[in-house]
Formats: sequence, structure tokens, C-alpha cells
Amino acid sequence: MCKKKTFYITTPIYYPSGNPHIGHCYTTVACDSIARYRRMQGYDVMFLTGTDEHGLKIEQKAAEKDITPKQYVDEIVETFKGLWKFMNISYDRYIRTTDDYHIETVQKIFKELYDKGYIYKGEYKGKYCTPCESFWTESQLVDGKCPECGRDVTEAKEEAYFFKMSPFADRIEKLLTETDYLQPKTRAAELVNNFIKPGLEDLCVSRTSFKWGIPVTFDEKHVVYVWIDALSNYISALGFYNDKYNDYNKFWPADIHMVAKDIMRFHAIIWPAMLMALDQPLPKHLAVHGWITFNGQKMSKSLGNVVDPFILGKRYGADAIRYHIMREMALGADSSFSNEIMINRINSDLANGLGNLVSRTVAMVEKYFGGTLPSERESGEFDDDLIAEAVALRASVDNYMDKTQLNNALAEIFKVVSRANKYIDETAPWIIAKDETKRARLAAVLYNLLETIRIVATLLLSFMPETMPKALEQIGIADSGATYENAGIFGVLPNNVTVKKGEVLFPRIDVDKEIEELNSIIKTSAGENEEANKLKEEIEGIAQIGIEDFCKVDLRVAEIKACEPIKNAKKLLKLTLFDGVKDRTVASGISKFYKPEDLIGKKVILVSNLKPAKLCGVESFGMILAAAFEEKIKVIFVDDMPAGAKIS
RNA sequence: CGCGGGAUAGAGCAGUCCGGUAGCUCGUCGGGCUCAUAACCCGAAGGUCGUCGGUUCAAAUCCGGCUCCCGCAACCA
Repeated sequence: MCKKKTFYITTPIYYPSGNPHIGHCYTTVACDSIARYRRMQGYDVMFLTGTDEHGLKIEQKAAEKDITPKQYVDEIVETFKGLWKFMNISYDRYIRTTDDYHIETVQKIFKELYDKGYIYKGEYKGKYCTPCESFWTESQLVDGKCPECGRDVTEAKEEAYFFKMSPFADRIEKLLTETDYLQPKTRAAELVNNFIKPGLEDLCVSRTSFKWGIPVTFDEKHVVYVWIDALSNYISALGFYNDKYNDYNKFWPADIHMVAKDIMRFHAIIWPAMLMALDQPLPKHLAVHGWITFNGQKMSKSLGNVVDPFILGKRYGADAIRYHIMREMALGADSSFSNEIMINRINSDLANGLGNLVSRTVAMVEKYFGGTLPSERESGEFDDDLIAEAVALRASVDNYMDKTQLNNALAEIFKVVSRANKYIDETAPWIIAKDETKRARLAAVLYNLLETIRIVATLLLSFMPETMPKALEQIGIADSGATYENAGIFGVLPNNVTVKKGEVLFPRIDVDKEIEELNSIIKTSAGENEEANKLKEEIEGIAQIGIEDFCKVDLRVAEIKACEPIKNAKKLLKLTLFDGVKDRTVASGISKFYKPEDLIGKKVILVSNLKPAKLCGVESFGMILAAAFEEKIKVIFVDDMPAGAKIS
């Protein structure tokens, strides 16, 4: 006997430094829908998700709460699993990088790469914050200081192991540009230009500066640093180099790794390099999706509450949320999320379109035939067209599923929903019903509608696993009849099918009212409280100073004489200020909020004795005062005082 | 000249590779229908396809210049 074809799909393992948000939800729901669809098609599916639980940040967060890192992640992992349960995620396996078998695999991989000469000992140089005991890269620094505590950092080095990437550069470039590994391929140029062409840098893969990680077996003071630990999950979960599972030969290479664009680089370059170094086959596809942006902005913690999938799911149902994010997201691009778009989408597609179609069809069968169709049929105009579209639907959905274009697959399905609604108007069953001699025709029309709904609902099972079984029940088909095979043919329901009206599948949402309520949720839970807490934390966390310290700062009124943007700088304006004695140049990061012409002639407060510094090629002598909150900046203006006046 | 993406109806997008009637969803307006969740169906209005120039019988599409937006990178006093 030939064995079933296998299908292996993975989400990234998420970093549990905070609770899951709708972005996590997107990737996971997409994978779930694909996994369910493949299962329905008869594949032997392995669907993996999990959490990446090591690293400095977790160690620190745990320390803040005075618990062990393991206790900390245990708690958050429960939240993740709770959300997945709520969203009906059908993962087959959940990997935690703190699991014993994963640790064993990572240690063996690390050793093998070392033995093969791909990992060597070197020195890691970076900016080090002594109080925080942390290394930071240049780009992580905030104002050249430690992003955690704001203190100065020093140049420091520590012993570390490195993974040699350069031997694989050519093969990786070919993988990206000449194969269909990367989906969508448009991103290949970006990767090649930014990382491969300038020369692949060796990758730091161990640390001695923190402890919360997997120890390097042959050098105990080192722990494995993120990449080798995290990426290996895709094979350790199958039992590669461990005895926990024995599925590696069965499922590897993976069919799809799905990731968001921020971690594309690691999956497009580092992961293939690792596998090449291990002489293992490469995964077939890397599907990269964009971010969900909120009202046009990148999602941020301060907006996070509204997009809390739990809150939305409780209000509108998990399936409605699943549908919306699947339908709205395209594989390559970002997509904007707003409560209004979501509610409109749910109303028009699910409530008005599909839900109402089921409702009116079932209602007519009950009204005209007491719930059970008679067996006589009479075909008529419009039937063939509807039937042809319904029968062709499965192939077209298959096509888009193969390309990981879930949004298009759904669009195809809902075209058929529209077609069915139109069919009702064309055939006007309520008119046929008035003529006792046309019972067979009426039955045929309703049967065609029920069949179309059956096909649509069956193909939607993978996307909306909670609601679609209810729809299928209403049209009188048992679960066993809603199969992939049956979705490709017409005439599966028995001639004398009995329907049963049930609850409304997707209640219509009152847009204005809901938006108002959602907004008030933001205000109470996120807005005022968090704002206050944030400020409280900021203000209370600052050490007191004496008046003598304050006097060290010389503040003066200064008049803006001239102002122009600085080339190559996004946020900087170059100001020429008169400080009462002379003109001076000051660079200020306010160009997002002020136009040069609006500033000329205004008087501002200048820190006059600040050490000069060079910014984007412009020498800046001092700074001007401005209030900053969240993303906004407002310069403080002073009127009626001459330039040079002292502020104390 | 750091890398890349983008600009098409009020909104969100497709079409661009391979030139030939500018399309989809939502919204708006008008009409129809009454089986249905104030749902459904039909029709209409609304676009100098960012801008300037070039190639061509013909350009949203090909070529060149420019402007603006968004990521990444750098800098954010």
C-alpha cells in the first residue's frame, strides 16, 4: 500500500516576553487553516507551533517579578495555549525550547557544527552596560545609552563562539533568487543586496554574559545564543538528534515555514546555512507575510488592547476574527487593521452574505415544504450556471491554497455565495411557491441552493471550524458528508433532505455602537490608566537632584532666526538661534511636527551650555526644550521675553 | 547617489512582467424584491492611473527625470 502523503507546516516559535497579540494570531490562524485544509484533502499533517523561551530578556523580566525564568515563561505559555484553544488552533505538537529533548538536539547540533569547523571561538565586541550586565548593538542603543536603564555603555568584549556563514553564501543566493523557496519572491532582492552581497558576516552563537539558555556541552560557561537554539525547533520537534519523537524522516523537509517579515532574514539566510552545514535537506517554502498595522500605524503596545484577540473574539466570535484576518491579509504586504474595517467585513461577507443565504434558504424550505423537500424535480433556467460555479469552486480554492494565498481562496468562495444570492433573485422562489403546479421546480431551486451551501460550507470548514459545522447541520448534512471529495461534486444531499433552522450564524453588528464601545474599552483599560501608570513609573524612577545640579544647566530664551531640514536626516531640523549674544546652530529632532517656516521668529528655551555634538554631519551647539509624550513632540515657546533672558 | 516597497474613484486594493474598452470590494445615490439577519438583486454617479518628458498608430503598462509616502539601515540634543 502506498502511504499517505505528508505535509509539515510550522509557525515561528513565539517569544513569550509578553502576551500574544493579533499578529501572533494571524500567523497561527493562517497555518491552522492550511493544516486543516490539507488534512481534509487527505494529507498526513504535522502542524507545529511553540515558544522560544530562552534569552536575556526573559531572564530579566523574571528577575523583575522575582520568579525563576521557567516560572515566568510557564505562565505566559499558558496564555498562548489558552488563546490557541480559544481560536480553535489544531496544532499537532507544541514545542518549548526549554523541553529536554530540544535541549539535547541543540547541544548535539552545536557540537557537530563545532567538530565540522563551522563554529569557532572568537571575541564578541559590543557596547556593554555594566549595571544591566548586558551587551547591546549600536542600533539597540537609545541616545547612545543603554536602552534598559539609560546609563552609559562601554566598549567591551567577551569570548564567544561564531558560526561561519560565508561558505554558504553562493548557495543561499541561488536558493533565494533561483528557486521558489521564498514566497513572495519580491523580497529576495532586498535580502541579497543587504546581507549577501556585502559579504555574509559570521554569526555570534554563544554568550557568557547571561545564564538563561542551553549550555554548550564542551564549554560550560557558554550558553547557546538565540539562532541555533530557536531555529532548531523545526527539526528537534520531529526527533532530530533526540529520542522523544521519530518523525524526522517522515516529515522533513518542511512544506511551509510561515513567518512575519521581521524574522524573514533568519529563516531565509541563517536557517538554510545551518541546514547546509548539517548536510540536511532544506525546507520547501518560506511564506513571508506582512504586519497588521493599526489605523495605518505599526502596532504598538499602547494600542495593543484594542487588538487583543480575546476581546474581539468574545464580542464577535473566534471564527469572525479568523475570517477577517485571513480575508484581509495578502501574503506579501502589510494590511491595515481597524475595528471599522473588521466590523464592515464581518457584516457584509459573513452576516449579509453567507449567514443570510443560509438563513433565507433554510427558512424557505421550512415555509414551503415544512422542512423536508419532496423528491420530484424540475430543472430550469439559471440552474446550470449556478451548478457550474459551485462545482468548479474546489479546484480554484485548491489552486490558491497551493500558493498560500488564503485571501484569494476566500474571495473565490464568497463569489459563489454572491452567485447563490443572485440565483434566489433570478428564480424568485416566493413567486413559484404561489403556483401549486410548480412544486417540483420550487424543490429544485431550493435543492440547488442547499447543495451550493454545502460545497461552500465544506470548503470553509478549515477557515471557520466552529461555525461551519452549524451551517452544515442546518442544511441537513451530517459531518460525515462534508468531505473534500463531496465538495467537488453536486447532488450529495438526499433528494428528500430535511433542514433545521438554527441560531443565527453571524449576527449583524451595529457599527457605530460597537466602535463607540470598543473605543471606550481603549480609554478605560489602556488610555487613562496606562498613561498614568507609565508617567508614574517614569517620574518616580528618577533620582532626586539638588539645586546645585539644576544650576549647572544654563537655560536661555533664544529666537529662531532661520530653519532648514538637514539632508539625509529624517527627523532633524537645523535651527539658527540668536541667544542674546550671537547666533548658533542647533539640530533638533522635530521635523515631523514642525515645518521650518512655522518656526522662524519664534522664541524657544535653549540649553546653552550643552557640549557641542555632531548629528548627521551638522555641528549642534545646544538643544531646545520640547515636551515629548508617546509619539508626539511639542516645542515649548516663550513670548514677550528678549533672547538671552535666563530661565531659573 | 545606502537597500527595498509604494502612489489607480470617498476608503481599501487588482491590473503593470507580455502596451490596445481602467476593474474588484466597501461606501454614496436611484430603482426592484419581500424568502431572509433593515438582509438580497439591478442600475448610476465618481478616476487627467503622483508629476514632467520620451518611445509608439496607441502608455496605468515600456524608457528617463522629479515629488511625496512607508519599512530597513544611519542619525534621532
